[in-house]
Amino acid sequence: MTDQLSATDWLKQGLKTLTTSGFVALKAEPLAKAMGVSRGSFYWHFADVAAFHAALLDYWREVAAERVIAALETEGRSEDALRRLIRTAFDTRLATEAAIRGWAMHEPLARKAVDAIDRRRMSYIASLLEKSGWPPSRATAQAQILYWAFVGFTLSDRQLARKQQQDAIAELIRIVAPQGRRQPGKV
Amino acid sequence: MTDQLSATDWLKQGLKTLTTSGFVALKAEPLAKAMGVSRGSFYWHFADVAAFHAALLDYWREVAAERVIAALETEGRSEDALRRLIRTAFDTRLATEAAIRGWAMHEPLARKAVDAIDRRRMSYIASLLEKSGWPPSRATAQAQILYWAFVGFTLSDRQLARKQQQDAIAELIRIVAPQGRRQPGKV
DNA sequence: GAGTCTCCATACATATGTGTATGGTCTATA
DNA sequence: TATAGACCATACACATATGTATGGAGACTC
Repeated sequence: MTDQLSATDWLKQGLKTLTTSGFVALKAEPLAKAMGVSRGSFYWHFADVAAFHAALLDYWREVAAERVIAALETEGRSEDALRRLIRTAFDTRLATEAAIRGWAMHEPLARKAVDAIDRRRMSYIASLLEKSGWPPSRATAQAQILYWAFVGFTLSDRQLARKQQQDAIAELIRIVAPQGRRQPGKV
Repeated sequence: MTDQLSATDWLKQGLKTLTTSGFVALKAEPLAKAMGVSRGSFYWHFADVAAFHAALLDYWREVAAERVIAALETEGRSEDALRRLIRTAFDTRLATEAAIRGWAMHEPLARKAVDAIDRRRMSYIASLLEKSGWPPSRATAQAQILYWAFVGFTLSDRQLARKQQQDAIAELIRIVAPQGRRQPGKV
């Protein structure tokens, strides 16, 4: 029988619960109920709730956050990496990310994890922009705007009209990655 | 003696607590402790916690959310209203707004209030953009981008370098409200 | 096959929250 | 100045969470 639970099982359930019910549900008692076991299991795998939270944030960085950039860096031709990045980032809602950002407002540990991810992505976007011809100063500024917009998009789960949303993304691309220009900085 | 408390006093404390400690602290017991009274007062002014939450959201919409647009519409010349809007919106952190957005992830009532405000502001921004010469379709798209960026800015309380932030805002203005062009849409 | 180790259930003490019932203390007012 | 009403304290029953202590069921080892 493999009805034994591992720490990873708890973490998986943690991400699921976080995504659907938010960080307020990340407690031993409700989680155990969701897993169909008692809290005895929880407190065997984790010292306390704080330790579980820390482990969950590590787990998230590993399985969710790092993948996006990695996927983009390997596959496809690198010239339109920026355009592809925008399209994929603004494609789905990324509910888990949104939940973690809400969490980050209340728990310093989560705040720290989000900040780390943000820094990584920001500098990556800036490097893409520089590679496409923008001067460093404007590349940083545009990366900031892009990332702000991404965060705003992720957190406003308002069901926008499909077309309106597509238009906004197209406009975004037109701004930072116009086609047919090799050196967008040299206007 | 005016040490009697009114419902408004509780709401003021509610906004303060929300801003500093987040929506998780919006409970009768901690609030009463912060006010230096017992929960007896709370339950006299409000039927229950849910009623307090609803009242608080109404109060917020009244005192905080509606002011921004109103202030812009009255004072100043209307030509650079857009530029002024961007500068003021991206000036301070708007911690209360951020807290409410976090709240909106967990309570449908808060979600509803935020959505209403978002709609109002979005359409106002779009109208400003149209007035400055952008064609309607692109005005909507840019309004969306601007607002996404605003939300992202508000929620990432990361201490950005002052200059970097100014650069980003300048870039934002350059994108949607370039100087010396009367018809930015007609490129 | 006795012992050990892993994993979980159960029970307990404690903390913090809710909502209600009841009574007390001011203040205005007739 | 008696009285009604606004405002608050206190006490109770209840719910949900935490962490610990203890013990039990299975598998694995020697």
